[in-house]
This record gives sequence, C-alpha cells and structure tokens, in this order.
Amino acid sequence: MTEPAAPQDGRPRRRSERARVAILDATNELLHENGLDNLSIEAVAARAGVGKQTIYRWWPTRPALVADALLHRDDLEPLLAPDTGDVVKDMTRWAGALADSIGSPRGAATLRMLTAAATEHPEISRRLHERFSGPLQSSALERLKNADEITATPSQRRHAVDAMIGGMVFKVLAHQKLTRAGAAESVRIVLRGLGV
Amino acid sequence: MTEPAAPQDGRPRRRSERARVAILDATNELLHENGLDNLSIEAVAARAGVGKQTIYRWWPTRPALVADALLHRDDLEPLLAPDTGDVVKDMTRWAGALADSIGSPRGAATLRMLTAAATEHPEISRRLHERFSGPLQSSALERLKNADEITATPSQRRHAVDAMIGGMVFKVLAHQKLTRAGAAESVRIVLRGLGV
DNA sequence: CAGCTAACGAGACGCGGCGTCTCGTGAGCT
DNA sequence: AGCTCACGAGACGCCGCGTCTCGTTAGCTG
Repeated sequence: MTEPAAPQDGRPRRRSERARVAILDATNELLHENGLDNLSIEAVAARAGVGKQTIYRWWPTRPALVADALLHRDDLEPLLAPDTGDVVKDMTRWAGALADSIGSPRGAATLRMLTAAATEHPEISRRLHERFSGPLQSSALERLKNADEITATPSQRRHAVDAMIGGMVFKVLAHQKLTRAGAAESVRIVLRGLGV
Repeated sequence: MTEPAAPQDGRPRRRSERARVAILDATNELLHENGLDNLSIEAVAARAGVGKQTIYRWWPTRPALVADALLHRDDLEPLLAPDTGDVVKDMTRWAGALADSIGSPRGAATLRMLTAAATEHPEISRRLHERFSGPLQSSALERLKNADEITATPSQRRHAVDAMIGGMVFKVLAHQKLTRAGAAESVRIVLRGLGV
C-alpha cells in the first residue's frame, strides 16, 4: 500500500493524492455501512466528491478497489511473533493478538469481506496473502523453526501453523466466538502436538 | 433439502417439481460457469425455461437460491467419522475424505462460493453450518469423545476439531494445495496434542 | 513566469439486470 | 367437471454499470 503517486504499471503520471485517499476512505465507510455486495461505484464517487472516471482510471475492477480500501486502513495487522525464548508464551501472545484483531467486530467484518472478495478474484487472494496471511504464516513458521525444543519437519511446521491460523479464521467465518483464551488453548494443543 | 413440494413456511400450496429442479440445476450450472457475482436471475430463468416470477415466488433472495442450489447437489458431503476402535486411523480417514471433497476442483469451487455467499448473509451461514460444517464437527467431536485414550476437556476437543477443519478450509480458501497426505499429517499433530 | 498537458469533477449516454406487474394457459385438487 | 392458483412469458420503471465528452485546474517543464 501507500504508493504516493504511481499505480505500479507503465504509466506513472501525476495523480491527485487528495482524490485517492477520499476514494479509499469513502469505500471503507460504505463497505462497513452497507456490506460488500451493496457497494456501488456511483456511491463511492458521490461520497468522495469525485468523478466516476477518476475511480475507473486507477482501479481496473471493483474488487481491486475493495482490496485496496480494506487493506488501506490497518484493521488487519499481520502481527509478528516475538522471540523471548519461551516458544509457548511467544506463540500464545501471537495467537492472542491475532484473535484480538480478527475477533473484534470491525476486524471480523473486514476479514469476511476480504475473504468474499478474494473468493472470486485470485488477484485479491494474492494481495490478501501478501499483506496479511503471508507475513502471519512466515512469522509463526520462523518462530517455530527457532525453537530448540521443536524437532518437527518443515512440512509439519507448516501444517501446524495452518491449523492455528485456519482454526481461528474458521471460527470467524462461521460466526463462532473467537476469544483470546480459545486461541491460547488451540496453540497449546498444536504445540504439544509438535512435541513441546 | 429434498422437500418434495412445500417450501416450509405457512403456505404449502401446490408447486411444480419440474420447475424447482430445473431452477436449481440451471443455477448450479451458471454458478460453475460464470461465478457467483456474475449470476443473474434472468439467466437462471432463461436456462431453466421458467418465468422470473416463479423464482421470486419461492426464493426470497438471490443468496437463498444460491445456497439451495449449491447444497442441492451433494458436492459437499458432511462425511462422518467411522469408529473402528483406532482413533488415529478413524480421524485420518475422516480428514482424508474431507480433503478429497473440498480439495477437488469442484468441491473447492463450491466451498468458496458458499463461503462468499455466507459471508454477507447470516441465513446462508446458518444453512451451511447446519448442512455441512455442523455434522462434520459433531461427528468428529463424538469420535474424539469415544476415544478412551483421550482425556481432553470438551472445550479442548472443540478447539482441536476446529483446528483440523479450519486448517483444511483455510488452505482451500487461500488457494493452497490440500492433499490427503497433508490432512493426515495435520490430524496426527492435533491428536498428539490431545495426548494420543 | 508562462505554457502545456493530462488528471480532475461533473454528468449524459446506452445497456443490462433488477424486482414487480399483468397477462392468458393448464395442471391438479375437490 | 369445475375451480383455482402456480405456471411461462414478457412489459414496466428504475438503478448502477462502464464509456464518453465536456470545461477546468493542478503541477511539471522550459
């Protein structure tokens, strides 16, 4: 995110920062007010005080705009696992922070809308992974790798991390409660499964 | 599913079974051809050889139709865990069957579209849980509960099951590979975490 | 500073799908 | 045999789509 003036492709001409931010803000507001599939470009343009063409000029598709808008505000922060030497404590803290983030009403709404948008648009899926789940996975994997008491194979570590993240994401998508305590319990189970 | 002639509410009048099935089939075809957000009621009516009013008469919203259609064909079967006495073998078989189901191209597409539809419509979410994830969870929970070698609390069993299901669902939604072998490895880790 | 130029706000355009309505018609109960 | 209500068909006004064409203006270049 936060490319000041250029899209990324071959035509980096001068671009109004004011319009760009107004569009992303308006999109965010409307998404949280009316939901993903009631979002219209016309409404975004009207609220942002912008011509429709300005939106179509810089975002090729509606989902691209949605992804930019939702990832623009840091409702979903790819929290990194600390390394204090105590792998259980570190992973618990990591999972707790994630639970706080995607378990909050706003974070859950953001995650759900991003998931829905990513579902049909591989490009959005890529962006979501690059900005959120990727760093999340990498950070957790790295922390497990650095834990002396864990002798698991890389493949096992990957499945373990996916089970922890997936378990939490699944609860959110299924509209089940996701608490810090629940996240901690999941982490304890999976880490014990890795031999800790 | 498969209520022969009545919707379920207070007005169970005579209803054309031919039209009902034609509509669900047409919806399924169009969903897999064009994706969720390119599905138009007009196109469904045209392909089914049906008046639009017939669709609007029996399904209140587009997502309701989508859910009925996707759950009508049994692309997603809520596979139940067997009980042979060997809990690792049983859970591995259960997870393997699930991986086959939602890991196949068609199953993955169905799961993604249902997830997207459920994201914005709690009603669909409820239906999906009732028809798919609910039985899946219950069956796994029951099997774990019956395993003498597992002394985990109910809460721990729930988190363990969510970690297994969530880990697999997460891989599908994130467009990662989901294999039978990977599912087996996840199961092994989580069960070991439960003390097996 | 002056001039150029492309992005800007505004909005008109045709199009396609929306959800509602109004027709005969015919299937299926009584 | 008669009644009745769901049916297929399609017309209706409406709305948002994505494209286009206007001046206007911000900001680079000389």
